[in-house]
Amino acid sequence: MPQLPPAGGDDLGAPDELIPFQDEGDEQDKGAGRGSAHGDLDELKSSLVHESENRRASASGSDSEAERPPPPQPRESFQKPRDYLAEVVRRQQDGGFFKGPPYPGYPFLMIPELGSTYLPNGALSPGGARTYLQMKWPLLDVPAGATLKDSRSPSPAHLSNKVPVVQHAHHMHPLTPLITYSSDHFSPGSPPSHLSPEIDPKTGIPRPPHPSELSPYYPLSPGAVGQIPHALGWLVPQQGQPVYSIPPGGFRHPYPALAMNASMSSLMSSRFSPHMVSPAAHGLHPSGIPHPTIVSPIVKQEPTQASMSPGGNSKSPGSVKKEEEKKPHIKKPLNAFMLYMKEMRAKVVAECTLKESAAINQILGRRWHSLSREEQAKYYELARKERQLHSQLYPTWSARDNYGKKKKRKREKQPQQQIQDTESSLASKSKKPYVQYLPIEKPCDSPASSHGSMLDSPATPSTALASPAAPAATHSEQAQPLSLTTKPEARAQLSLHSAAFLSSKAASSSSSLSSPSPLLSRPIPFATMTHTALLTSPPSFPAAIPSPQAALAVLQAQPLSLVTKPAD
DNA sequence: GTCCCTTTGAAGTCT
DNA sequence: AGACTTCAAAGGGAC
Repeated sequence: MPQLPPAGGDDLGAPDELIPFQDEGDEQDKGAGRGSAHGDLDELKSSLVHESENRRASASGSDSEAERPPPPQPRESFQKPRDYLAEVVRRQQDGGFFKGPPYPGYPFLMIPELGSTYLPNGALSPGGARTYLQMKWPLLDVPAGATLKDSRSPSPAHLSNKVPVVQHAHHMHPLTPLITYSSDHFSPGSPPSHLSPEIDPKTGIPRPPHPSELSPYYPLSPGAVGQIPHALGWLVPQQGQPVYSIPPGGFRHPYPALAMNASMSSLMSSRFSPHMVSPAAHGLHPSGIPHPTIVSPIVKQEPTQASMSPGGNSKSPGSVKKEEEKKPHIKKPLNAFMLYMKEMRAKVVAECTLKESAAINQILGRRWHSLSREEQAKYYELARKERQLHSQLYPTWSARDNYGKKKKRKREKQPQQQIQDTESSLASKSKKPYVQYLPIEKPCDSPASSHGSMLDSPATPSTALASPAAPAATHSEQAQPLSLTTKPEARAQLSLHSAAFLSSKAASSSSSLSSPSPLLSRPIPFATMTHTALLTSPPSFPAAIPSPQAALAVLQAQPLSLVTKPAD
């Protein structure tokens, strides 16, 4: 078991104690003695890899090894991202919906290999980007060149099914923001040697010279930015020189660092779409730096919300309203799952014929649960950094600011009443008949089994407390099966259930099981069954409904919930 | 044109 | 403190 950094009580809410990789930015933020986590990152990473492999090895000793698909290629198998890509191509040509290597869909994994594509200034050349495009990696549709000069080069994004990146105002990978400070954490490959002055003796992975990865990266303030070494200083030949050319007054060019390296794309993401960003100063951080989370106030807002400004000032309603209109809509930072979804959506869309997001999300949700802890931890870490970036960009922003700015969903009844009513009206109350988007035996739906990571996360109370993915794994076991087969009302209950379950930290979950609704108590036996059934289930939908008995249980509980969607 | 659906997680509000 | 709600992305579908 790796020695994870002591739980520092992340004020950002991330399950830090479960996240193997910490950055010094946290320590700076919290000022808490969290230990020099970063110094041991490589060791931690290595430990985690070994742990994961050990877990897989031990899991493979279970009764289902023969029926489980072969374990994914360890990342070490791909000495170079190119090899990995070749494998990707091969498997895609095979038509299989493979559970990729430890970091599937991580476009920035390519970056290290693109050493030759780096321009002298550390930027990526378009040539490397084309590699992405040919790979049809959803989020790699972004021509790296566009990130450099915002050249709007003909992006093949439009060639690929409305991939998130298509919407990037500047063709930025939505995760590239996080790539910068995460690349050494998660990259299975190696950054360009000429750009990486340090090489980790253990992993052989070149490491940035500056351990600090986050705080240097974020523009805390216009005046301070220039003093901060860039997180990707290792990408820049000259050390000690600020990566960003910060004008005395701070950033004025929206993307001052884009010409320096693609990593600066951290300031954009798909959320930073053209139509969302007003041409004026809206969307700009006080420092002048736009952030993906900033969108134009054009974003629908309920007028009545204007006077409910979180600030609670005492201005007249009119002025408040105007102020509110001027106020850019700063979106919430994406959580781990959202980041994962964003990254994997296009891939799923490409591999499946499904296009409905609801269906894709179901798949992604299951895939998410199928991820190993380390894989999930990666996204938790990304999300945490995203939040950190967000909080640094907008110190005064609160999620409350966006409350009510989106059309509220119907809340016809109090949850408790819903629970009581759900059973009787489950089939008829729903506006839209529940659609089971995941057809049984759908080839593109092989989340849990393809990787066997359900087995990787044995969701014991100890593990549930030990890793970021563990709660998810626990959640998965408890709620995932039903979450795929319930109507919205039931889902709400399940959320309730799972929330209670999670909040109880698995130890006291029994309390949450004593729900007044049979639906709420159902997950337990079902999950128990699933837990074992998964060991022998084929790599498709049966991961959720592992056996005829399980399917029957679901059907009995929700007779009309298994409405399969007509085939395309 | 707007909202729903669907997913998980974070963070808010409410009790 | 715990329960509950809202929002974040996405895009087809329903209205």
